[in-house]
Amino acid sequence: MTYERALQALADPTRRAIFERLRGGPCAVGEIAAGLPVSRPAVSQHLRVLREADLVRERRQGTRNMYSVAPEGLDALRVYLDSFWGEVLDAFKVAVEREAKGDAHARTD
Amino acid sequence: MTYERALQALADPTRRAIFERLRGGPCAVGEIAAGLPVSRPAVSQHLRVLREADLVRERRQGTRNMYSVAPEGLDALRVYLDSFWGEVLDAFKVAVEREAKGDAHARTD
DNA sequence: ACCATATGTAAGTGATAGCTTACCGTAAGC
DNA sequence: GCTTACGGTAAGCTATCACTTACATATGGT
Repeated sequence: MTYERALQALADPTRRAIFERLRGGPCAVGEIAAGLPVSRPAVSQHLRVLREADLVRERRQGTRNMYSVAPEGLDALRVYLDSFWGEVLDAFKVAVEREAKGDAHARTD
Repeated sequence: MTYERALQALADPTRRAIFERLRGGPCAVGEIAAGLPVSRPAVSQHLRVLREADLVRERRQGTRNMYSVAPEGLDALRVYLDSFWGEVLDAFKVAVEREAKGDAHARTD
């Protein structure tokens, strides 16, 4: 599953900055690096991680490499989180009800 | 905002394992550690990170500390991803249209 | 052909993150 | 009160990660 790589990729602040920069539309590597406090090779390495997580795509255009956000990675993350949502709310509701009933220390399976 | 901490927290495999273990309902620290290949103190440290990211809650119950998933952190993540979704799809559509017009050295996929 | 532009890759380095063991505080049972 | 169970904290170690500079590759223009 790719959501693992996506989570790890978006954990880094610099990669998030790159990702959010791409939010507005495609951008070349040099342009991205120009707006960040790190070197251009660092951006290249980060873009590689983002690409392996299906969060961005590259597209050569002459000598330049245009990067843009790939919806796949984002969707994988969303699916993962949504899969939690149901069970979590359910368990949460059960816990609240159990608390309300006062038999707080059950759950010894 | 807490989505940054949440992303960093869920980036670690062990923390994800803990989080997914809590999916089924509240659990004590020792029980969590028993099902994992790491020591109990390690689990405590991970739980702290998860708690600071608003992803879990603790609730003392005698000598035991029961942890459960907190919906807040998950929701923060969802909001963050959703904020991307609109702009990303928009930018993606624009890019596709630009390609369709034969603008660039197009590649239609 | 030659040079400039734009980018990926390699090698090395310092900081951080996750793990361990040892220790300390606290709540329950005798 | 003493002992046992449970869990958080401290200190230290190792591996990984993000960054740097130097080098390699490829496309375009002249």
